[in-house]
Amino acid sequence: MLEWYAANARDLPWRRPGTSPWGVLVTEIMLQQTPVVRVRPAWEAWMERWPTPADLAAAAPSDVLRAWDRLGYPRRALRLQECARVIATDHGGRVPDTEDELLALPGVGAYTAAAVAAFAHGRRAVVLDTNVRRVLGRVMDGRALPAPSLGRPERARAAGHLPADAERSVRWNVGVMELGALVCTARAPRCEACPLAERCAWVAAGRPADEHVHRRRAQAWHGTDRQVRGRIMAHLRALPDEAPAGRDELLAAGAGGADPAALADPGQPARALASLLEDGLVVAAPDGAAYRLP
DNA sequence: AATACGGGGTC
DNA sequence: GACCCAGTATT
Repeated sequence: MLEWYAANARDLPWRRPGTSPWGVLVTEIMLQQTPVVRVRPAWEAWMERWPTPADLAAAAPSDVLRAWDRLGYPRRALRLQECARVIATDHGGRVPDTEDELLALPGVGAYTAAAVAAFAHGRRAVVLDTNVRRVLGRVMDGRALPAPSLGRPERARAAGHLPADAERSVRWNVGVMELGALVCTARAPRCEACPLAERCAWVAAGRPADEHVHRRRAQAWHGTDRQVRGRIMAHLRALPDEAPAGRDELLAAGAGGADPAALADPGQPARALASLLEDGLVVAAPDGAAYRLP
């Protein structure tokens, strides 16, 4: 597997030798549920504009949200800026190198803490993302896809496979992830190109279908609050800070340009706007008549 | 353990 | 149109 990675790793910008720990943290936050191909250009522009935590901490949140653009889940952008503030003020501008300290940062969970410890600082950490879980689940358990939730036993098992040597463990982590991203994919795995195929329990079992499939439900999108929130945010990103949006204008944008009253759920745009205000992604003028990015 | 949370590419 | 993507926080 390590040989396979050495020969097949993608040339991703954040893997360049000179990438700072901060650059690694930025890319890991961006990569939470957003595919590599969309993160790549966004990360390069981001790092050019805000190379250090202090730079991002000093930025206007509205500009941060505009730069985040359509990467999705814009709460991540606000949390990333909070990370920048905490790192700049509490950690002397240095990205922490222990998982416990990283976990304390906003928007940093188990995966990101391990990934930053490993890929930014060369530490030995159990990096368990969707790719690693799928690869191990197939090779070791013969299951097509990992269980919906990650439990303690699965984490312990993954820890048992991690090489003891720190440098080797980093290559192991990124290698398994890369294998899952390029070969052992969820949809159409290329087992003929897999260095682990000969010892893969899933291949040996004839690549059986996912047993959880009956319980997995597709993530709805059309007509959801998330879609409406997305439309409202897109509308506000396009406006300069000096020209806030009126309430009716914003609710219409949330309804996709239509009259909210014509929606199957007429109250949906107003609810979505309220939730954006709660999240701090939108701020209202004192009279509640105008809205803009924070 | 379940849900909310974006958005776009792909089969 | 369903499915998937280097997850996290909350309930």
